This record gives sequence, structure tokens and C-alpha cells, in this order.
Amino acid sequence: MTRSVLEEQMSVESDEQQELCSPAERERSAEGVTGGGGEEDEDCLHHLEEEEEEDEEEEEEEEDGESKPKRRGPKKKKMTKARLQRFKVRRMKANARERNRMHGLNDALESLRKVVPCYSKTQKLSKIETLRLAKNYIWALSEILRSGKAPDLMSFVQALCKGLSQPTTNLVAGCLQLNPRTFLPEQTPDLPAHLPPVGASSYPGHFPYQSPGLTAGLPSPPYGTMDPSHIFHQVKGQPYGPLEPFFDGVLVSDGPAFDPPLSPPLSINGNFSSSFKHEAVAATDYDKSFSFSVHYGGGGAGGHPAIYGSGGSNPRCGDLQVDGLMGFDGHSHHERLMNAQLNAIFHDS
DNA sequence: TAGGCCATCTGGTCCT
DNA sequence: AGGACCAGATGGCCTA
Repeated sequence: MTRSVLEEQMSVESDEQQELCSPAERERSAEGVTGGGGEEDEDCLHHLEEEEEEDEEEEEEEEDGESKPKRRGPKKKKMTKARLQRFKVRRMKANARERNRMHGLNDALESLRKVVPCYSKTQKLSKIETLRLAKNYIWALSEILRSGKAPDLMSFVQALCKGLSQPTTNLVAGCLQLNPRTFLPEQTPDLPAHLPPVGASSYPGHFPYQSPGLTAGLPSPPYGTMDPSHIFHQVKGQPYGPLEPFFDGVLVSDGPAFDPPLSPPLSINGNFSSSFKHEAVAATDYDKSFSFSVHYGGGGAGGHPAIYGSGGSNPRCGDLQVDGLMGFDGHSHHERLMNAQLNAIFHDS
């Protein structure tokens, strides 16, 4: 009897749940991907019913005093059918609210994903990575506004990627479409260290990259590492060992300290329509002294086609996996506006 | 198969 | 009392 009422309530709740779910979650639910759900509710009910029976038999057991150790503390209020019923209903309502609350949280997170640099419908950032990237992004933007100077691309990307996992780092790098050549000071000695105009084929800058994690002994792995090997691979003997702080020349002693364990990213929209070079391209002298590659989740040898760049001639993204990636200008008007402002900053500095 | 990520349930705490 | 928030536990899915 009680059971049938509860089942009815649960089915009602189930309907509510469908309404509360976001489309993606509804889809998941429909596929039976969700967690415990109603099944657990049933388990809970079963458990409660057992408890109820225990309560009812409590007095008898006390007389026995053998089968179960006596409970300490205040005697539990007897779970009458009515109480049990109320408890169950309350619990189900609480569950529904909690689900709803979490859906709201996820919606907010999804909104955040969309305004953070690298948004990909196909390759969603995890929650934690989204928060890290957002934090880095905010930090990087703040630095730009505060200093009025444009960071060099590499520092910028590194700031964005600080503390991010390797896959996310690759995603960001892919989104920004880094051009490894820009990291070669010798080749671009006269080029200004700011970002290229929209549509520019590459970003000329220098290579000030330095891993704070290595130089300052900051905590890193698995997150927070800015080890160059995280983003690119330097050939043995290449001269860029020492690392410099992010935003070369921007960070000052009294400036806001960048939280070591976290990451800073800034996605300057698809501006970095620079070129990704295939590693397979015939090696130039530059290639011999410096190579760049971003490994995606254990990419590299035999792994995923990592993001490569090593001074080749292919101006396209090559094997970079950027499916579904949206540049910053792939979003709302607001974002485009913001992007334009960023470009202005970079061009003016 | 292990580990990462996620959705959900649950009980506790705080607040209204 | 009831709602919001939180953290721990659990189990499913996915990928390397």
C-alpha cells in the first residue's frame, strides 16, 4: 500500500527530473547513463523498510540482548508508517532539488565554457579544467589591462595553460594555433612582441618562456606544470633552457602574483591564424636547433597525432585536431566586441 | 583494466 | 520545518 503510493510519487519525480534536466543530460538519462537514480531510491526505500522492521522488533531484541549490540545514544524515535512516508517524500524532494541545483551549476559551467578561450562542442573541457582555464584567462586579461602591454604570444599561451592538463593544454594550443616559428628569436629579431592583426598568418614574437615551476620550485604535476616539455619539446642542446616569467616585462614585483598551482589562459580568438607546421617537413637549420610539439594525451611517438610545429612551410593547421573548436570570435557579439578590444590593445602596444 | 569524469543520492550543517 | 549548500559515497561511461 505504502509502496504503491511511493512508487507513484517516484514516477512523478521521475517526470520532474526529465523537465529539470538540460538537453544533454536528458539525452544521457535516456541512454541510462545517469547514476543511481530511481534505482537507488528504491534501495533506499528498501533500506528504510528494513529499518522500520528493526524498530518494530527492537523491544524483542532488547530482551534477547544477544543477536545485536545495544544501540547507544538517544533512543531512536519509532519510525511509524506515517513518519516513514514523510521521510521518504522529504528525501525525494530533497533529491529533486539537489538534482536541479546541480543542473543549474552545470548550466553555469557550460556558459563559462563558452566564454572561455577554447570552446569546443566536440571536446568539452572538464569542469575542473574549465575553472582553471577561466581563472587563467581572467588573470591574463587583468594583466593586459593593468599593464596596458601586450604579452608575447608564448607567454600568453603559457599563462593560459598554466596548471592545465596536457590534453587541455593541447586544446588551447590548438585553438590558438601557435606558430612555432614565433619562438625563434634569431629569426624574428625585429618583430614586435605583440599579437598579429586579425587574419595575420603568424604571430611574430620572441621566446621568453620559462617555467615558473622549474625556476621557482613551484608545485606543478600533474597540474600546474609549466615545464616546457608540457607544451613543446626542445631539442637537446638548444639554448633556451632558462625560463622567464609569464608576460615578460608585464609582471612586476608589486603586481598580482600568479597562483602557482593554477593555470592562466587567454584565448585571443582565432587571431592566431598562424601556421602549424608538420614535423615531417624537411628540417631547416632552425629545425635542427629547435623543435616544437605539443603532445595530446600521451601523443608523440605512436600516440595521437600531436600538435606539431617545427618550422615547416605548411601554413595550415596540419594534423592539429581542432574539430569543433571555436575561436573567440566564434561566439556572441559581446565576445566579438571583447575580442576587438583585445586586438586593439595588442595593436596599440 | 585502471583512472578520470560525471550524475546522483545522502546526511550534515546553516539559515530563514 | 524546510530549503540551500556541501562533501562523501556510489556506480556508470569512456578512454588509454
